[in-house]
Amino acid sequence: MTTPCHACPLRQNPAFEDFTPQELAFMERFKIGELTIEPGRTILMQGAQSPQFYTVLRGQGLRAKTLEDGRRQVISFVLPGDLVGLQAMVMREMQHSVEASTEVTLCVFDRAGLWDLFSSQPQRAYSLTWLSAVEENFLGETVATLGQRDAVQRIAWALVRLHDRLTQLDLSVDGWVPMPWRQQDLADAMGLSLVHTNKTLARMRAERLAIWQGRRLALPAREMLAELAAVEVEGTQPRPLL
Amino acid sequence: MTTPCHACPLRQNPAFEDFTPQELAFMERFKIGELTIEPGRTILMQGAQSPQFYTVLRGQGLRAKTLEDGRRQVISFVLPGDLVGLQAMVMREMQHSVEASTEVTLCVFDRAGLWDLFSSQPQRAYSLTWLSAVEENFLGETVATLGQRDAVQRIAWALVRLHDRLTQLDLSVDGWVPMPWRQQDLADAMGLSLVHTNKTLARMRAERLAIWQGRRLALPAREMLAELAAVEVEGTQPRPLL
DNA sequence: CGCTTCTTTGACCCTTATCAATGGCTGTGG
DNA sequence: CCACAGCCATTGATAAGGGTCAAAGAAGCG
Repeated sequence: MTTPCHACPLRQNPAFEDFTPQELAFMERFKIGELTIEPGRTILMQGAQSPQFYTVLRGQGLRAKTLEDGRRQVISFVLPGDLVGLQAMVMREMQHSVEASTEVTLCVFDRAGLWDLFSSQPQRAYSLTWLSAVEENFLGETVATLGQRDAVQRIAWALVRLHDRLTQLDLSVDGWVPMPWRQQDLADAMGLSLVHTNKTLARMRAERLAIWQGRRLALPAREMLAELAAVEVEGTQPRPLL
Repeated sequence: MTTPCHACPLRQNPAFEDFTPQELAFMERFKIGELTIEPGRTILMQGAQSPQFYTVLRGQGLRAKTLEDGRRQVISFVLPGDLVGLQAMVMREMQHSVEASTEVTLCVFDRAGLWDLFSSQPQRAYSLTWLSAVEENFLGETVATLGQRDAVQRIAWALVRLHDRLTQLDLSVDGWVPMPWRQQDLADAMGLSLVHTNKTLARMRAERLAIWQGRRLALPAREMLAELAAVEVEGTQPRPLL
């Protein structure tokens, strides 16, 4: 039993732009189904082609690239509202994998419908480009983090970013946000070894800057952490959905 | 005296998709002028808003982010055909600067025309999204490089990528491609110190893997370098323009 | 309850950063 | 035409941040 777009829990969130009734009607037609993936499973495999693309309705995951020699780089963490698989639409195939870290529910759209979207729904097409640009911008920040910041700053940056986004998504409960990833994932995202990541987290925990345990995260001193990592303040304008 | 789109030197290049006559006509109207920037000057400043955006017609530059404490991260190198300033369109403002490394000529487009593009030229809008996705993909690869590869591999990766793109753009002369950047730029791009970058380049030069001098670059052993860096083979499908 | 997966901790070492000069090229002005 | 300034490339010496190895706890799960 799928969630109809008019009842989409994401659209209720002020962090996302609202739809006009026409857009809503279009999306209801455009969405061809829902897909649920178990935690730990792969949503899209690096190198795969896909006749569909997705939007995350519920759950969390990550994008990762595997290099030839087996090393893994986590490109970004995937949260509700994120687009998944646009890559496979315009490039021949996915250049990275997407994995589910919790159970993930995806809205499914057909590749064939994309042309329809561009020709009949310019506003939706613009939103798509917007989302792509937002992601590009975020990756730019990631590049800056990996290139310029040391281990403490990298981890602080990642935690603040995740914490902020999860909070915006209303996933915060009593100051705790869900943190379903493994330390290895964070290490792979920040280009650090697991060991060093663990030791750095331990230090931050001792200083009561970030407490991550039991798959949840709390930042008792979010501001201090943000300053430590020199996280850029982010405009809180609503981002488009799909 | 500006270059009319029908005589655009980039479109002649098979690396780029061709236009239909209608698209061509639209672009001629959409392009409101040309802008030439001297080497060393800033095209767009981090934090700036811009009523226009650009496409690079000639010349080379770079995108860079400056952190609060003055450290600089080069996000990517900018070559002909690249889009510049889309960021400022959809986000409030530029999150990075764009600098000219040589004299750069830009095609200028008006922000106001963008809506027109989306509503009347779905194919162009799709191309815009495509370009954005290509850039996103490239940044993903950059993240993987900074996160997982050591100094030699990073530099090899960057040189191969630049060499390949410049060659595709027909900028190669006798195996030499233009390399107008400073070692400091490459160091800032790869998250390495200038000193270490220099020493690594010296070693590669000694091994006749990469010869970079006098603002040009030759890769006598491109394949060996590519293997060294584990550069992914890239589909050579034409990319869209604008 | 035993197995597997993930986290934690200690010891050691290597890659890369930092510091400090020198050398080279280019343009400008006396 | 030479001297000087400025920018960039080059090189050597030293130090540190983070990687690697190894092994022991915790914690989830069938």
